[in-house]
Amino acid sequence: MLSKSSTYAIRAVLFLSLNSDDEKKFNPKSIAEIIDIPAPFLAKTLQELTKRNIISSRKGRNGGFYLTNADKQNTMISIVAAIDGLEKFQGCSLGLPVCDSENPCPIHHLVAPLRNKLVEELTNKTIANFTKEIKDGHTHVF
Amino acid sequence: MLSKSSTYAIRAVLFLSLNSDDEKKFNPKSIAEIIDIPAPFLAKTLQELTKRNIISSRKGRNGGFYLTNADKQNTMISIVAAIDGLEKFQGCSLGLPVCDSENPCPIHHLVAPLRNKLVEELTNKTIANFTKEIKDGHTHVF
DNA sequence: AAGTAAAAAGATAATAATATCTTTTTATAT
DNA sequence: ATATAAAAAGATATTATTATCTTTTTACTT
Repeated sequence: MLSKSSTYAIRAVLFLSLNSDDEKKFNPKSIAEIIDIPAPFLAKTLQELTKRNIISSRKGRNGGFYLTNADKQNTMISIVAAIDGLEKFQGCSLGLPVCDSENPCPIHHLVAPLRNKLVEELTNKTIANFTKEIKDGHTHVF
Repeated sequence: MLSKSSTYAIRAVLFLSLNSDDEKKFNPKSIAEIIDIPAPFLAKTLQELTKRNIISSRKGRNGGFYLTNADKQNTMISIVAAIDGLEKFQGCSLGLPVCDSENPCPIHHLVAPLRNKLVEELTNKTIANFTKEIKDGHTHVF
């Protein structure tokens, strides 16, 4: 469903959303240790998110990755779109050239609603929304 | 969601279900040409399905792959299980060590019901069920 | 019985995803 | 100004997936 890279990205972003601000930044190595994912791989991922203006970074001494309040207004789907792209959520699930609700493949009516619901939810919810859920104790990332 | 191998397998099995019986068999090359997927890869896939008794084959002259009526009673999930395994439908979608409805990750309540529904439907429907849908003109595989 | 068509099995190759390491650039504290 | 800590960028390595090719075994047809 989601690639490993995307799940790493989501976990790291939510960690930063919970723990960082422009006064308190984190380098990829320490984030990787805390949330237990490969450090150099995470660095790549965070660089990509920075380039796409989903998270913030500051170079040099006392630098690191962090999230501003503005960053937290980005949608969850923007993270997945930056890392995996959204192509995997489009097109026929069986790989057929023609497949839509008029002319469905055998699993179209099964997969399309599920896939659409997932994309819709991730499109409607921001990083801030997810962060609040964690702070309220309804979900967790550890 | 499903690997390419699994989608190839499903398409090939449904083709055989529609067109073959123990009087009329198909070799992988001709199946591959008809449904437009790589032939040697398909051969591997069909061999695996044969080994797992999901489809039938006969070696030697006039041999080939085919589906018996008994074969058609196999579930759709058995095809996916044979090729991909079912691991990808289990465990936390974010890769967290602990994640269930009591202690959910941020996307657990979003992904788990969708995933369960997909597995459930593929578990409850047989190759014959899917084949009927195609014959009745409700779905297609080309 | 011999030849042959086809699955089965095994070996190899290409591509994409995941992971790691090294060098360069940048910003800031001193 | 200089040293330094950190992101950014680039190069390399590993693993899994997808794809192809070759050899062996099987069983039917003649």
